[in-house]
Amino acid sequence: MEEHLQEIYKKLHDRDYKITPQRRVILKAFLNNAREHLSAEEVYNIVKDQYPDIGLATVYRTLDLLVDLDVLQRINFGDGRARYELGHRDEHHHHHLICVNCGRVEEFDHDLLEFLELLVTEKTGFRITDHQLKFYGYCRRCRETPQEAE
Amino acid sequence: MEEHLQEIYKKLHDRDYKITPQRRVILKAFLNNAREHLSAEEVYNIVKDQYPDIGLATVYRTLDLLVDLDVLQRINFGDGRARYELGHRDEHHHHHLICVNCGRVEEFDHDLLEFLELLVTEKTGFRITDHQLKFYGYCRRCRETPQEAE
DNA sequence: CTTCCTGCAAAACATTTGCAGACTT
DNA sequence: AAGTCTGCAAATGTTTTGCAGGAAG
Repeated sequence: MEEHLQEIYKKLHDRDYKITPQRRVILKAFLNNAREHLSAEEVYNIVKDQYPDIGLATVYRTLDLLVDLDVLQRINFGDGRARYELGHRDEHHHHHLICVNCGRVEEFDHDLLEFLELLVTEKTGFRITDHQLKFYGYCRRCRETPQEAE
Repeated sequence: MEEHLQEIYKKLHDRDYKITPQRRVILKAFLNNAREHLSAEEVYNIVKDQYPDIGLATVYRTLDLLVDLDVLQRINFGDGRARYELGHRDEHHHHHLICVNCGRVEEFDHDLLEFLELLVTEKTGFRITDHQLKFYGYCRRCRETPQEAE
């Protein structure tokens, strides 16, 4: 994790972006909440503890930058705001299981979509660089206690 | 298509929703643009020709209703607005190919994701009701004329 | 007739932007 | 010192909502 951080700093440095305390705390928020899917506002709230003067606009600008640098991935779960997660550096893809009842998002690792990419390219001429797969349904918890919703 | 429309009217009627001229023209906009991915504003513009007094709020409310009734599906291609398409009544799934250069969205039909759904359910206890798969990359047109972007 | 629907205008949100000052390098 | 980065506030763009009148069943 510490090495991941250094790696990202290097990426910033290589492209002549400055390493500011604001960018540092935002990055740390993601490293400390690795398997969360944070929204801009959530990042803002986490980060305000360590850096109370930070502005929400800075958070948005930093998130955009990190998406540009492929450090973060932007995802939309249909709840009206963008969410962000640390990018898959390796080619290991994971997919999202979105509970339509409680809204919780789980993850599921699986690499076996490459064959489909090949098929798509062959049939359409579309050169694929990434994919995003979401499953909608009912998570185990909601199946067991159907009354709960959040 | 005419039968599809009747089917939808029946669905509205069965749930005690009224069949208003506004709802009719909105539905027709989708039937006449079957393989488009219309945004609320696009629907509004199409529909204003036939029903000039319609309000944008009505379009939004109708789209919400139709999504609720599973007539439409809401999709987000990351362009800052929700888009809608006629739902897959049958189980025939199609996926979206989103060009990261020009923004065009193509479709690709493929049913072979069921095995993955079974795997997910088995491993996580998540009961899947739907899935959404998006591929990002470069469409054939952009590969052939790389300068173009819209 | 009763209840649901609609149009309008205003409100609510998430996100972006202009700008002057502050900070990284 | 030079140029980038930031916080603030205002602007933007999409979607939602309150309300009083209007229409569908």
